[in-house]
Amino acid sequence: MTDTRWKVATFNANSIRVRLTQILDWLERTDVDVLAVQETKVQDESFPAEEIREAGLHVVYRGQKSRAGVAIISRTEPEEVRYGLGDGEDEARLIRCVIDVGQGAKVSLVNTYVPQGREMGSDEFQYKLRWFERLRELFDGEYAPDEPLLWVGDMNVVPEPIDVFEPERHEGHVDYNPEVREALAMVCDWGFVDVVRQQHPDEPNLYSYWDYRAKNPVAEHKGWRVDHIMATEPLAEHCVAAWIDTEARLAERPSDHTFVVAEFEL
DNA sequence: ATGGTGGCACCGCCA
Repeated sequence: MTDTRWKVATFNANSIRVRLTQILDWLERTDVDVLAVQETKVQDESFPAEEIREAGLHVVYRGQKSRAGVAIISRTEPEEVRYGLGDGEDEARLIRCVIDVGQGAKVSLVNTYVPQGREMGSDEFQYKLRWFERLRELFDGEYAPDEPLLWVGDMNVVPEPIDVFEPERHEGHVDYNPEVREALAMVCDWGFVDVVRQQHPDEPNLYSYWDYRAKNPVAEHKGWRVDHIMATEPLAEHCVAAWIDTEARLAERPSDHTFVVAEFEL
């Protein structure tokens, strides 16, 4: 192994057009190599690809009007780009590729915007649970846990009580209930390590999302950890740091989510 | 406290 440092991040932008300047400034400042974006909220013909390419970055994307939409912004050209879960449905919620990380090494990347699910018991909630099953089938069929693979994005699931403020109050929320925790665990059991939690075991107040409607949520630690960087073991063992950029949530006109980052020594 | 904010599209829906 060499001493190559390589950084990946994930960010629910809540409109890439509104957040474009923040994203480009953040990438320049942090020197992150690959950024997975969710909720771009734009059709492909209106996606600001030129502005991103003018900044010297590569970008691939798949969106739709108003809602969802995913993108991958990278310093090297992504290879083998694919969209959706394979049935032509929901292509604006999954984008994946292979990234050259240098020295001839490759890392596969799967970026998902998991359906939020509306509320427990709804058809949309059943669809969310089914979505995790379909995703597990994708990993079963097209990847192997002993290969370097990252699954990142807005999973719309709080993994553990420590990952949301006042967990007893939120039990039964569409993002925090036994069924979605089990669905997330079922996919992770395939062979993923949650690298932020790996790097910060038992650390409270580690959040990636704060409700716009709360009055002072970041300072008062009223957040949720629903954006994740999952790595297969061959990558997780080379993870040297992982963190959440809480400061970015205090930016002017911020997204309600913030950037989650992992650094690897490859 | 059953509100509150924000983005996009349109006069409401979704998060």
